[in-house]
Amino acid sequence: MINITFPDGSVRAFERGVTAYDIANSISPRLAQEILAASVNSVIFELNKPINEDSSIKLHKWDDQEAKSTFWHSSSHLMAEALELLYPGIKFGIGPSIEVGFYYDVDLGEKTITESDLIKIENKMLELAREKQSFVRKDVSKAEAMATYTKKGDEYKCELIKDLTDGTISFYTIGSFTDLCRGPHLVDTSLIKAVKLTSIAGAYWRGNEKNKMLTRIYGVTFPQKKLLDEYLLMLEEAKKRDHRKLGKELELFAFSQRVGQGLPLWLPRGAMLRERLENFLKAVQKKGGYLPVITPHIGQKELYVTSGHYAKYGKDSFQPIHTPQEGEEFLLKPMNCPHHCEIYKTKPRSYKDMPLRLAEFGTVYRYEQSGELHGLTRVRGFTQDDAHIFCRPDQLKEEFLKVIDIVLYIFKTLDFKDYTAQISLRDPNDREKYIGTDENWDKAESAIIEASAEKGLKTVIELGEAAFYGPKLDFMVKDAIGRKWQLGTIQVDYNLPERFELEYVGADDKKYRPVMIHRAPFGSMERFIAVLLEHTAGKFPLWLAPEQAVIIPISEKYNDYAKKVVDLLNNNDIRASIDDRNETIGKKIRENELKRVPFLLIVGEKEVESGTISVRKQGEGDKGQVMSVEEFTMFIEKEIKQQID
RNA sequence: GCCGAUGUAGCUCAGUUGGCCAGAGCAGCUGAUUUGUAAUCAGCUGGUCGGGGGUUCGAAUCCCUCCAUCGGCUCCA
Repeated sequence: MINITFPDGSVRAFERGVTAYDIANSISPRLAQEILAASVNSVIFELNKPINEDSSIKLHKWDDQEAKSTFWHSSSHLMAEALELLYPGIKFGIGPSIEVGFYYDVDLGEKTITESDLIKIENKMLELAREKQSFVRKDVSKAEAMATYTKKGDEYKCELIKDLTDGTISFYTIGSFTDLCRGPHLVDTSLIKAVKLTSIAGAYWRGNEKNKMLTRIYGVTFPQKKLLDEYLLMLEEAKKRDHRKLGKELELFAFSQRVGQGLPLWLPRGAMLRERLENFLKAVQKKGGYLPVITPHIGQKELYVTSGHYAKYGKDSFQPIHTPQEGEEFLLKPMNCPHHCEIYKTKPRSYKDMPLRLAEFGTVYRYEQSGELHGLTRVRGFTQDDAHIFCRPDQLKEEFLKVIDIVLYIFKTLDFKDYTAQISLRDPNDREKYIGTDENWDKAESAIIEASAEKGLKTVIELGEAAFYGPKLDFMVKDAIGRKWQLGTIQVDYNLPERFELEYVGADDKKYRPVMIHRAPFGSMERFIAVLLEHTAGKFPLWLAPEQAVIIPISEKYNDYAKKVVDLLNNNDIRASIDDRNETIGKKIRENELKRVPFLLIVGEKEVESGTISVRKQGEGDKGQVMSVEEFTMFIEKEIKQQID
């Protein structure tokens, strides 16, 4: 007998060689049907694999990521089987599970697959799944594995086997298809009930653009048809929220081929929105002791040679601007820091001046590869809500605390409720590649860790993710439909102060080097607005909405009254306008609803007589709320105060 | 940049295998209508079918090329 420990700490004895499936079955047959995988001593384990020693066990239902990854990994084998049957002679690269679903990279030789073939493959997969094919594992020697794939003529698998250690190699077979695979897998294919192949794309073998491009087929599968339907619905919702679509519909921004790709044009409504966000952050920063600065969009090449950016990005960036003066070269600024360093240097600094916080909404230009461009999230010209804090090493933690406060305040104000922070530290095994002293790094790293802990942030620590010039703290938010975005970054820099030879005079009259912190709570205005659009589906919080209320007179006769109402609201700093077009009331309501105007105020005979307005809230239909303008004003003010306090 | 897909009016889209002046809805303009909570009616305007080149008696449709947009190119059998 062996002892099995369950997650709740209870222990039960089972026969040696018992399987996770048996264990589940002994608890309840229903559970046995629902579990897809198990973790035995924290390793994902197949349900039908004998357990031979005392172990702790966790049974995974669909909701566990462990179950999903096992499920999807098995699905990629199923897809491969279908592909091999439909396209004999096909060669296989790798086929892992991913965050949602799976893919398989294949080499079709002369043949091609198009979107229209996917349905055929899906059907084949479902047909094979119903055959209830068992996943059969076979451990093989390296020589045997190599021989199998050499014979089959699959050079990709051979290359993979070359890197594997003899004795750890295994094959898995379902039906007619055998694949090199470490596992684990489902017990059989019948659990796969719903299949959707989502897209086809090219992908370089092993992600290296020097290698051959394989065809990558993406898919997702589910144990129930219902789950697939939900997933498809979520995709549709995501499509509706696509900031590129909303940006066009709400007339926020546009692109022009003639201006150039990746160079957004901000339309009046978008510009107003952006301005409001900027003013909001400016007010927060003013309170936080930041000083505004403004620097030009270009700088001499020499500036970026000094900063090191020229050596690193010069060739792959916008090329220098030449002038009639021979030998004179300017670069579009790819970042604001070098300019800010020069501002630091405009006069001698004392330890008493620290920290010096220089803030600028600085527009920068980066030549992103054309294939990388995407809406507003990846552009070639964008404005960072940038600031650089120059401080003494002993002030690092305090400054981090303050910046974290700003970031959290922004999240709260814009209704991002679910966020985590990532702390990126040095690679402990490769300290050589980092600039700055060990002592300073230790100080900075612990400052970040302590500050995050004090603020109660949910953090993940990533070793080796720090930049060569300093550790950093990044914020990841989850939007309203569960997608993750990276927003807000705080980064320590030991490099630029060194390169620009920044100094301050200490109390002992000696010269010291300040530490620099880069921070951008929004990241960039473009990216942030994109995320905000997708998060809110265009329904911006009241304080931010381009128009907060639109007054709709029932007919021309009430225009004068409407004018009085709008004046009153405007006097109280409420952004309101009148929709006095000669259209039906239904149409005006529809169009203003679609523009996501938070409040529509209907005025007609009744309202004129009683000196009131009928209030309709966006997305909620007519609530029959009637109030005076004063009441409405107070209501709005209260609402806004709640949002930005 | 590379692979694949897409590109028809301001927007959303029709236009079967090449064949009469390239269509619709919305938007815009003109007029009628003066409206009570998500599209009032009528008329009109609007397109070198992404650009260029080619094949053909004839091209939105076939071929070449360039441009732009979209998906992907990190998630290790």
